[in-house]
Amino acid sequence: MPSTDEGLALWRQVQLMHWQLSYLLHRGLVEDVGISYQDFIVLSELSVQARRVLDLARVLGLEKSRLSHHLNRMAERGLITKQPAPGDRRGALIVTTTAGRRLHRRALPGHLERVHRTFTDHVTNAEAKAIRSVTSKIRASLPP
Amino acid sequence: MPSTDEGLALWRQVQLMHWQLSYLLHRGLVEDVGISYQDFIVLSELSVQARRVLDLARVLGLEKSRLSHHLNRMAERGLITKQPAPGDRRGALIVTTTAGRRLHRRALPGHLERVHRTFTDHVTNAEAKAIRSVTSKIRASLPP
DNA sequence: CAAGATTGAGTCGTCAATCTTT
DNA sequence: AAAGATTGACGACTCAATCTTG
Repeated sequence: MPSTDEGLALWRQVQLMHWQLSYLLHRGLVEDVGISYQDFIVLSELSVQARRVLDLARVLGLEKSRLSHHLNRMAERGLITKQPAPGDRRGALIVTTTAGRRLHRRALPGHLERVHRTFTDHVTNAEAKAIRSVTSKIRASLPP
Repeated sequence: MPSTDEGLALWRQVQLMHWQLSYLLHRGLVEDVGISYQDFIVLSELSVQARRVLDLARVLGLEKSRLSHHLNRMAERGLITKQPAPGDRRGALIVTTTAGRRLHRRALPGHLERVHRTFTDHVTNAEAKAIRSVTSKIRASLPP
């Protein structure tokens, strides 16, 4: 991209869009089933498979201490539990509870609909390709 | 865009990118001149012109109470001051102090360089066009 | 010592309630 | 009553320090 000003403006556009959509998606989940966006992404990841804390932090892009605090709150609310990790007595394996799975299942359709309505619907195939290209170049340029 | 899964995955890519870049930009500012990203965007906006609180909240995309708390903290640190708004005895006009302007000026070059290096450098002109198209369609679809 | 994870204290954000001026 | 803005209580995040097992 050419000018610095254009680049900064583009970044601000992306940021503003991200903030707005994040807010809508979060509010939707709170109103539908009473869980936060962060609860939701944790439950989503765990619905695929149980995970170690740092593993979960890495795939979700959250800091470990933030996730650790968050998992404590989720555990208090009965959404997840911590089990001893097989073959490694450090740390734990995080697993969803029945209640956690139930809430996730209830939340999913509305969330998918909102992602569609607020985001995906406004993205053509060509634009999606451009966005994937950018995110993957940026990911590749960052420390793992 | 076709599939729901692809749309969700795309959104998650965007989100992850946004989180990562936000973190880097924030850390850069803290290390360079000791202000947060939020301090920086407030100072940037005010460097163009003094603003009313709600006006500032709108252009920056922040919630008014969050911004109000943040402005209090910035005022305590001497980065901004509140003046009576001309012709309207409700609320205030937010103005940068000399110290605020100085910090913003010191922070700007490094920040621009980081936006460039972490974001803009990975975006071609065609991709920038696609991103602008998407953000503007989404902005148009949202409540003002 | 490194990897996996937690903790504590201080800072910041959220939501609803409130206050004043228009 | 609406617009402009603030407050307070509570919840969540951050950073550095710590603890335990590998």
